[in-house]
Amino acid sequence: MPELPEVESIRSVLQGQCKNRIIEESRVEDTRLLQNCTTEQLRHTVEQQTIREVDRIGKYLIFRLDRAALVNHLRMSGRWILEEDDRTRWSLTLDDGNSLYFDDLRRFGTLHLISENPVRKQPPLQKLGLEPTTNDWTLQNFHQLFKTSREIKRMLLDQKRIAGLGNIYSSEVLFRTNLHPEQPVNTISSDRIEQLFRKIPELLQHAIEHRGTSMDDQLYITPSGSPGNFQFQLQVYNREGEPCPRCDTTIERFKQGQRSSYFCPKCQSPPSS
DNA sequence: AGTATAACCTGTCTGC
DNA sequence: TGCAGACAGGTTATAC
Repeated sequence: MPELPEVESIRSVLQGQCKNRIIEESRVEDTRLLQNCTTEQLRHTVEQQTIREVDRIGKYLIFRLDRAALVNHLRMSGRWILEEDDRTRWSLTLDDGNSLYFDDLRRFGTLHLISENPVRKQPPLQKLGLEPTTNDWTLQNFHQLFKTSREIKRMLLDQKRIAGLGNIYSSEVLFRTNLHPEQPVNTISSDRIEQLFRKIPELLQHAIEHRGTSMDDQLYITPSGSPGNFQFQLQVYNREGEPCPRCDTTIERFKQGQRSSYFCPKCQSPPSS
C-alpha cells in the first residue's frame, strides 16, 4: 500500500510523537512481524531505550535508538496509529504516557532489529537502490540504470534500482513524461531520461505535500488520523475508462508483471518495434 | 541477467 | 442472498 510519500508522511508524524521519548514497553501481538529476533530479544533491546530519530529509507521506517535500530516495512496494509484497535500487531508505550500502535490488516508488514552501525549496509536495507530525495540522486547515477532492456515500468518498481516508487507513482510519472510503461529502458533518449530524473523527485515531493494518496482511507491514514489527498491529483492511476486530462483519450489498463499499469494510449505511444 | 509464478494474508467487489 | 473468483498500494523465494 504505502509508497515513499505515504511512508514519509507517517514518518514525520511519528517523529513528532516519539523523538527523544523512552520506550517503556514493547508488546508484540503477532510474531509473524518479527524477521530476525524473538519477542523477548526485541523487548530486551528496546525497553528503556530512547528513540533518537525516526528516519525513512525508501519505503522503510527506521526508529533509531541509542544502540540499535528498528526497521519497519508496512507492505500492503501496515499503518501506525495512536489508538489501539483489533488489528494491532505491535505496540510501544512511551514515557509520556502515549502509545504507538502498529496495525496490519493483511499481516505482510515486517520488522528487523539491527545494530546501529551503518543501517544502510545491513539487511533489509543493503540492496536498496537510488533514493530520489537524497544527494545520491544525481543524473550520472540515474543514467547507469538505463543500460538494460527491461521495461521502464518494471525498472521503476525495482527497489534495488530506485527506492520508493510503487505502482501508483510509477504509472503517474510515466504519464507525466509521456513514456509508455513497456518502453525498454535502453531505447529511451537522454533527454527523456533527464526528464524522468527531474520528474520523479518532483512528483514525490508534490505527493508528500498532499500527505500521500488515500485510495481507501480505511487503509492508509497518517498516525494522527488524517488521510492523504493526492488521489485527487492522480492523472492515470485507477482511472481506466476515464478521459486523459490532457487529450481526452480514454485511459487504458493492462497487466504488466502481475500489476496493473495505467496509461494514455495517445500521450504515451507504445514503443516502436 | 531476465521472467514467470506462487507465496505471504484479509477484505471487498463483481458476476453468476 | 450466496458463493466463487478476481483483485488490491509490496516483496521475496524458486524454478526456469
